[in-house]
Amino acid sequence: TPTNALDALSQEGLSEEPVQEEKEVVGSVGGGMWEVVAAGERKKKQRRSLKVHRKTVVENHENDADDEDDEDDDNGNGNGHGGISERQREHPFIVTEPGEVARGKKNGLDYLFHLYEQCRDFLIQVQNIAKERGEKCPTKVTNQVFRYAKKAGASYINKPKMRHYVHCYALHCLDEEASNALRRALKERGENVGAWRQACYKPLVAIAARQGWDIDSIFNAHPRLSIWYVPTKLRQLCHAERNNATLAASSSVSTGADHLPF
Amino acid sequence: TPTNALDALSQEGLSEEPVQEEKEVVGSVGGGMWEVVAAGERKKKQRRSLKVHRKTVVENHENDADDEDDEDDDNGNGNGHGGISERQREHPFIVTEPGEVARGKKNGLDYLFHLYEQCRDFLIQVQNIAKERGEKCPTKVTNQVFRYAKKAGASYINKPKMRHYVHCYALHCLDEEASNALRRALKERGENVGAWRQACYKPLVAIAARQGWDIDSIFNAHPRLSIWYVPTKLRQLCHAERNNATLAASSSVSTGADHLPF
DNA sequence: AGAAGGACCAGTGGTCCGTA
DNA sequence: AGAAGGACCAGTGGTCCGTA
Repeated sequence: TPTNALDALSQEGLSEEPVQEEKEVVGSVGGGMWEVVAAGERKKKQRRSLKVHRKTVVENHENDADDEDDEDDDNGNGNGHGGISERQREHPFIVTEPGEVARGKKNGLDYLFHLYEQCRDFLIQVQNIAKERGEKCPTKVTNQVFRYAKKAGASYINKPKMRHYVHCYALHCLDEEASNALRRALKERGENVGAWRQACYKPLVAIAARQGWDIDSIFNAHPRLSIWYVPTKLRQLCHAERNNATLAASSSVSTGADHLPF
Repeated sequence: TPTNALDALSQEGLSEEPVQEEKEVVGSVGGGMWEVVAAGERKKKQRRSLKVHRKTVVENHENDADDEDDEDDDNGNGNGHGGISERQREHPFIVTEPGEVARGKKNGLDYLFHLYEQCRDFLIQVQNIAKERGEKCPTKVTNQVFRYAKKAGASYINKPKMRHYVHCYALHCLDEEASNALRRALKERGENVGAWRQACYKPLVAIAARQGWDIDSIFNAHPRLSIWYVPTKLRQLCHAERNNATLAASSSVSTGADHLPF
C-alpha cells in the first residue's frame, strides 16, 4: 500500500492513469496524502521517427591506443573487447553480492560501480587538460567527459547508463554497509536489476531526512559523488518526502501519532 | 608596441590579418613572444540572414507590476520607463567618476554596476523559488535568471550587455580603489566606454598574477562575483600572460633582466 | 519481459552582427 | 563612429524509445 511518495515511485515513469496532467497532483491512497512525483510528465516529447540507424561494419573500435592509467578488463566482466568482432552491447547487469563475479553473459554490480570510478578518472584527465590550456574546467561528468572516455577507448561507458544508476552509486558511496546489505537481500529474493535500482531510493531518502533534506549538499560533500549531477527523480523524492514528513509532523501534534523528527 | 598579450588584445575580435586560423598562433613582435589570444576565431559562424524583426506596436512593456524589492529609477538614469511610449534602447554608457551622475541621454558607470547588483537580487529570488519547489538551484546568473528579470519588468537587463562588462564589474569588486582611479583617469583623458572597458583587463590580470593566475578561484572567492561566469577573454588573457611570465622568468635567469615573481 | 544505449529535444552559454 | 541587444548557433543535460 503506497502510503508515501517512495512507494508511489515504484511505478516510476510508467503510471498511465488519467492524472491531472500536472506535477503537483495529490491523491489519497490508503491512509495518507502523497504527492505523485514524476507523474504527468508523459506529454512533452513526441519524437519523430527518422531512421538512419544500423552502424556501418567495422567503423567502430578504432582503439586510439592511448588509454591512460587504469583500463578495464581487470574487472572480470565486460565482453573481451577482443578481435574485429562487431560491436556488441554490454552484458546486462545482475544483482550480485559485494565481491561476487557475475557468471555467464552478465555483469555484476561491483563492475557497475567501477565504471563510476573510471568516469572520475576520465574527468580528472579532462580537467588537467583544461587547466593546462587555460580553458574552463568542468567540475562534473559532462558530455565532454563521456566523449573523451569514448575516444580513449572506453566505448562501454555511455551517458544514459551512467545517469540511470547514479543514485545506486550514491548509496554505495554514502553508506556502503547499507548498500551491501541491500544487494544481498535483493539477490536472495531473486530480484532483477530494475528492482534493486528502485530499492536504492528508499535508504537514500532516509539519509537525506537525517541531513535536513538537502540532497545537493549531501552529494557535494562527498568527494567521489560530488562530480555527479543529482538525479531528477531522487531530488523529487526527497522534496516529496520532506513535504510529507512536515505534514505528518504537524498533524501528529493533534493526533499524537508517530514520533517527531524534531 | 604590443609586447604582451594584454596589448595584443586591444584589437579584440577585430583582427582581420591572415593568421594561421588556429588559436595557438605565436608571433614575435617588438622584443617578446606573445600568444595571440582570441585570434583566428573568425571562421565558425556564418549567420543566415532571416529577417523577422521589427517589434509589433505596444506588445512590450506589459509591466507585470510585481517588481520585488529594489527597483530601478532610484538610480537617476535609465529612461523614465514612463508612458505607453515605444520601447527604446537604454542610453549608452559614458565614463563617469564614482558618484557622478551622467547627464543628457547617457548612463553612468555606477548605474552599470548597479545592474549587476540587481541581477544578483534576481538570482537570489530564482534560487529561493527553486529551493521551495525542490528543483535544481542555479549558482550563477543563467538564462533563467535573465528571463526572470525580464518577466519581473527589468527589461533593461539583458545577457549580452551584462556579459560584455563582467570584467569591469569584477575589477570594481576586487579592487574598488583601482577601479575608481581608472575611471577618473579614463574620464580625464576623454576616453569612451569601449576604451575604459579595454583598460579594465590589465589591472585584473595583475591581480591574477599575484594570486597564482587562477582567475576562476578569484571569482569564486568573492561573494558578489562568484555568481558570474568568468569571461572567456579574461580567462585567455590570464593564461597567455602566465605563459609569458613563466617564459620571461626562465629566460631572465640567463639574461639577468627584470626581477622574478618567485 | 527486462535492459542497454543511440539519438533526440528543449533550453544553455556564448556572442555576432543587423540596428539605431 | 560607438554602442545596445535581438537572435542565432554549437554543444549541454536529460532521457525516451526503437533495439536486441
